[in-house]
Amino acid sequence: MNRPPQQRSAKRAAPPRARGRSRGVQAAARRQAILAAALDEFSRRGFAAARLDDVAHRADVAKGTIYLYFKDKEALFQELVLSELAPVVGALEAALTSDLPLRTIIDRASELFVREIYGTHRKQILRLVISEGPRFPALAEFYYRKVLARIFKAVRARLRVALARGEISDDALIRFPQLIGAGFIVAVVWHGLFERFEPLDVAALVRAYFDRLFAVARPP
Amino acid sequence: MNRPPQQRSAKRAAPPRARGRSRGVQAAARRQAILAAALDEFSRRGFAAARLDDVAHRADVAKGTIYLYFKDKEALFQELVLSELAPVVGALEAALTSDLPLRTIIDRASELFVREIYGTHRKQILRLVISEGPRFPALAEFYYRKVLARIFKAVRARLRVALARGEISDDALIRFPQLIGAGFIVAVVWHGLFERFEPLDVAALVRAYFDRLFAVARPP
Amino acid sequence: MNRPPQQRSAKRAAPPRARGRSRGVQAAARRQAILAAALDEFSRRGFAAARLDDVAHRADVAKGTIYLYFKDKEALFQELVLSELAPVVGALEAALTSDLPLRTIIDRASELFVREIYGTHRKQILRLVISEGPRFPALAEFYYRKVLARIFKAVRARLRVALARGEISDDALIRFPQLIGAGFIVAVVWHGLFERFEPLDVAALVRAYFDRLFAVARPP
Amino acid sequence: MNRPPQQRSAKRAAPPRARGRSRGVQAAARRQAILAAALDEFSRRGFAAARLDDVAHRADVAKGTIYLYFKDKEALFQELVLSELAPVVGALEAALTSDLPLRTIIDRASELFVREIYGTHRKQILRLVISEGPRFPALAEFYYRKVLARIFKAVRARLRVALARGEISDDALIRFPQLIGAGFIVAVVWHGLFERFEPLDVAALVRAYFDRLFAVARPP
DNA sequence: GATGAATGAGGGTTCATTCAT
DNA sequence: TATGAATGAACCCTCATTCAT
Repeated sequence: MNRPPQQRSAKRAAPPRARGRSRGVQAAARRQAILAAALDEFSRRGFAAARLDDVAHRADVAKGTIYLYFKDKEALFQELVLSELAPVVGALEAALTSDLPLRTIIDRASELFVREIYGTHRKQILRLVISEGPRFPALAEFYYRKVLARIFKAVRARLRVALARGEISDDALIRFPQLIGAGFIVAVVWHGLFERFEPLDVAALVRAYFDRLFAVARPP
Repeated sequence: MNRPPQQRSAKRAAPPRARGRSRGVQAAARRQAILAAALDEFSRRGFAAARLDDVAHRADVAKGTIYLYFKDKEALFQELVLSELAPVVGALEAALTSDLPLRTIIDRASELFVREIYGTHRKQILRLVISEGPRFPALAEFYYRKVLARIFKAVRARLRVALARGEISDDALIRFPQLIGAGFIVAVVWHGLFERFEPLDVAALVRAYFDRLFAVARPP
Repeated sequence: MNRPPQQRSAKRAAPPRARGRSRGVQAAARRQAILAAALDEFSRRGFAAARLDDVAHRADVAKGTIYLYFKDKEALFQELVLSELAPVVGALEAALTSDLPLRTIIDRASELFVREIYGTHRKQILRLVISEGPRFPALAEFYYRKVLARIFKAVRARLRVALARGEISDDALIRFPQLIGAGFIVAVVWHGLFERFEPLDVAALVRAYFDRLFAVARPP
Repeated sequence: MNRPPQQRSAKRAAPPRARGRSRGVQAAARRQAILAAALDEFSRRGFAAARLDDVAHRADVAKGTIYLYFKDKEALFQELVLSELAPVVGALEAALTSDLPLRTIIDRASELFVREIYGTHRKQILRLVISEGPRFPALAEFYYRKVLARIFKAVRARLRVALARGEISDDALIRFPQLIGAGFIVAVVWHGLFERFEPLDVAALVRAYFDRLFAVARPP
């Protein structure tokens, strides 16, 4: 029945920094811990319903500490998404623009997606972008300009070559490169909503999807 | 303990009801107004951040009135989604199960989607399901059991016939009927996030998508 | 999940007044029904927490109807208490002022209390006065002036005679006539709080109490 | 989504803490301030009508602070009553179980009541138990098991001895130990309701009451 | 008179943010 | 730098009261 303001936990009473870890390393670790905790909480509850109290607990820092690393809840969210997105963008772009055979490119991109995104916590990031993006114009804009626009440009260039070479039979994907990501999107959405009812073999889905998408049609 | 009689607001001082509207009709209209307002606000802010105060304002009713029609915010949300989904389910199921040529079926389903969902406020409903579904298990379950499971069943049956007849060249879509909706999902997600930067011709995208998806492959 | 404003119940759809009951009789019956329902609800929840909605339901009238008979919640409460108190006051006063032997008077008053108050819903009224009285000065004042002051005056007069006659051995009750009611008060308070744990034989308690109170002391 | 930083109120601009008050002491003081303020407000308005806003104001803390110390309004109420009751229980039990002459015991208990309860804010606690107890079963149960049951047991044991010794002349109080508290209850109830109209010398009332209660009767 | 849908002020509770330590 | 108690605006929900029918 009683709830006195909680005593500083035993753990926190320990000396605040492990020996051998420089200040900067420690700070970076804390930042990471907060970001990781934020990802968990934002994924679990959504941006608006997530509580910074829970983030702090999960990151094992005090609530105020979050504000030493991030301006506010919104900044925390945006930096979270951006920091997770950045590393994949380069890889994806590289994969998609190479001059390997189209089929190889696609296979590599698929594998990259399954391994680096769907198989990791980055899947949650993608979900967050899809779910919360509309309320974070800065995020959507970044994502569009820095990720999609560049990828689309590279993809279209490569596809035009492919069309000329007969690797693909029409310009559908040139006009709508969005479709290339459709398999990924569907996988992430399915996972968030229906995994409970019917698990999904994402690698197989993605493979089947690209098989269909890049099949060379014969006249009916 | 006493509360002075509240002044009737200027707005409410207007004639409160058009002649010829029975009480039941009036109630139904109000319910609809609240649902419409709720859709707007939930779409704009997301479930957690939406304020019932704003819903009430937008519906031109008092805050308390919402509670005459819905138990609480969550019930309002769930009924909103369900009431919008229900009418389309039947139509979609009927379209997908017919014995018309596969291509016709697909064209009709596409048209149905573009006209009845993407072209209307139901697009927002789909977005809400995608975004908020994970926090509303009852909703996800309803959607899975009453919509997807039934549609998938019908679709798989039809596709098996199509495969036998050579209308399709492999079993990708039988194994992953999720892919049939991928074009729709991508369209909705794109609209929510990037429409501002690059508008999307959804009808064309869906057409192109199905062209690719149901293309009969020839050996490479 | 759906909660449309409830349809007028079948019962209420019946002709609003039974044949043979004049308008005035009907009105009085309604008033009584409301008062009875109010007593139940106020007793159950206390004045502040009781809901007029529940009162209306219990009285089988519409919420607005209450306001045809009572100005507001507070007036309902006060009239409730007053209307229940009034009939007993006269009887109690009569019983206490008679010129019968003191012991007979006391026995009759006890019996009156047990039969007319403790054995009926008036017990709840007494509880309400005790519990809510401090927030209803008008009520406390009425109760003091119209009930207690008069009873005390009568009692004191009778006790002075009793003291002179040797029916009682000291002036304790003349100075503190409050004590005469102590047994009643204790019974009501006990009932409200602890009846669950340990039921109380109130008639026996009151008898034992007065035996002690009016025992003629012998010098120690 | 942004919230402007709230201005620190003028009041809070004062030096927030006296030197030499450790954090724990400060917290305890705050808790006490809230409990004291709650007692005032609950007494004044009753549990249901009391506003935590007023409690906070009176305790000179922000509304949210209350929730750092108490789970909710109900917990605040229950802890208030319990924290005030606990200290007196022991003393009362000790007083009533001693082997001093019965008259001495009674005198001491009376004095204890007048000094420690009626003369202090605990009088309000007793009122709250009487008024609100029925709506707080946990409270009534605590009060019965931890206070009354124990006291009654001690009292009955002592009274049986007294009866054997001829200190009392019958078993009325053994059967109804409730009556021992009757004087206290009447005093508290009177105070709450009628003090305004007719002040009560409680010490004298209690003395007179016990004189009568423990008078050794002679046959009439 | 009687109804009950509608109203909207009010209050309990939450939680992002601050700041003294 | 890190803490976490404190703050108070905000928001969901309730319910006394009104009034068109």
